[in-house]
Amino acid sequence: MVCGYSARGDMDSAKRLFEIAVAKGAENSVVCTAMISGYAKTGNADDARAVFDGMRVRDAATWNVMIGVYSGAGRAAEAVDLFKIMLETRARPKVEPNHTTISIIAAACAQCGLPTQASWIQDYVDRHMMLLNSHTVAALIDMHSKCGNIERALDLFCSWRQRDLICYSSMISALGMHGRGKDAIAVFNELCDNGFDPDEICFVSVLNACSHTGLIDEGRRYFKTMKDDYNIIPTVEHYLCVVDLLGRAGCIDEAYQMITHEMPKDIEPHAGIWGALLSACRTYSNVEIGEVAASHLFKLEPNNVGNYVLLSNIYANAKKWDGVQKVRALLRRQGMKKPPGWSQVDAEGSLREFITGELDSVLEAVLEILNWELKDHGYKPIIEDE
DNA sequence: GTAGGGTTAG
Repeated sequence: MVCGYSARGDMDSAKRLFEIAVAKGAENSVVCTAMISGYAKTGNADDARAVFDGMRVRDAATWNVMIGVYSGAGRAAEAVDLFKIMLETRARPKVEPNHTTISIIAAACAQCGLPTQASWIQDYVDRHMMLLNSHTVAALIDMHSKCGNIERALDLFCSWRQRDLICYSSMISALGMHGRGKDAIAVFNELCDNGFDPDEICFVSVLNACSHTGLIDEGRRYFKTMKDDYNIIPTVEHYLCVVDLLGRAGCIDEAYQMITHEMPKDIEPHAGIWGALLSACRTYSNVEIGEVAASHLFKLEPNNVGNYVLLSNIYANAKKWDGVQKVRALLRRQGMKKPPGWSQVDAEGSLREFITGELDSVLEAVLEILNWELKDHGYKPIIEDE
């Protein structure tokens, strides 16, 4: 009964029964895990943790769900911390991470993008080879790629021989993200040669790879192949990729035509599509279509400052200063301000954040990393310990 | 009771 309520997200009912079970000493790890997982669905990480903390015996599934709660709530650092506690815990019988644990923790690590942590997880898996299966391999490929380490993703992909469609897709999007469209296409071809049928997500990955590498003819061809040879009906996501592909290549009119004339009427062009077009208009200084795209975006997501900034940049580039002023006035009237973009450096596992112009803090982080490397290799450090 | 891949921009 608790599982049933939990699965539906009815935590009030689940809790009522759960408390009776606890009072009678009848709760077990399955019921507790169901409770944790139910709180996760309602986005209540702290209530989930309270159940977790109250348990006397936790098995792997319990740990997995709890780690997954943090990961799913965007609290990736806490997910990784809890994974470490899972490894260190002295509970008997000892709980060992299983395939599910690795999949969850790899996804959490992909989310926070820390190469040091990614490397540490990979090292753990390398020492426990039985933790490899197609789920964990796909998740680990994704993790390395999102942490900036495409080579390690490739190593894993190449050494894993029992690839399924998702492993291939994961590798294709990894290569795409790293601007290696030709390699992504090679993996796509290998997938087909090995008798797999690419699905709609796989096509999104390969279209995206083409778009980010400027492989416009290949992208067009894959879009056609998808429809004609694989009978996949394009969704709004595929149109987004194609509009982006055309836009990045400078074919703004064609991209606009795609939205207004080629997309089926039952597919609503959402903010993503107009956003891709607007961005292309900024790159290629297209005021006319930029204004059209922006007008749609202002209706669809009036609070997204980025769209106003893009339009303003288009005007500025064309020296249309009255346009710039109009957009700025619009922002001011609504009290909107563009938050500065920021980035992070992984300084041996700890994050350094910086915004544009804060060159000093970037350099400081880089120097510190250099210093560690020097010390690691037995050289004299450039910064002396305090 | 728990797990993997995709989707605009600066």
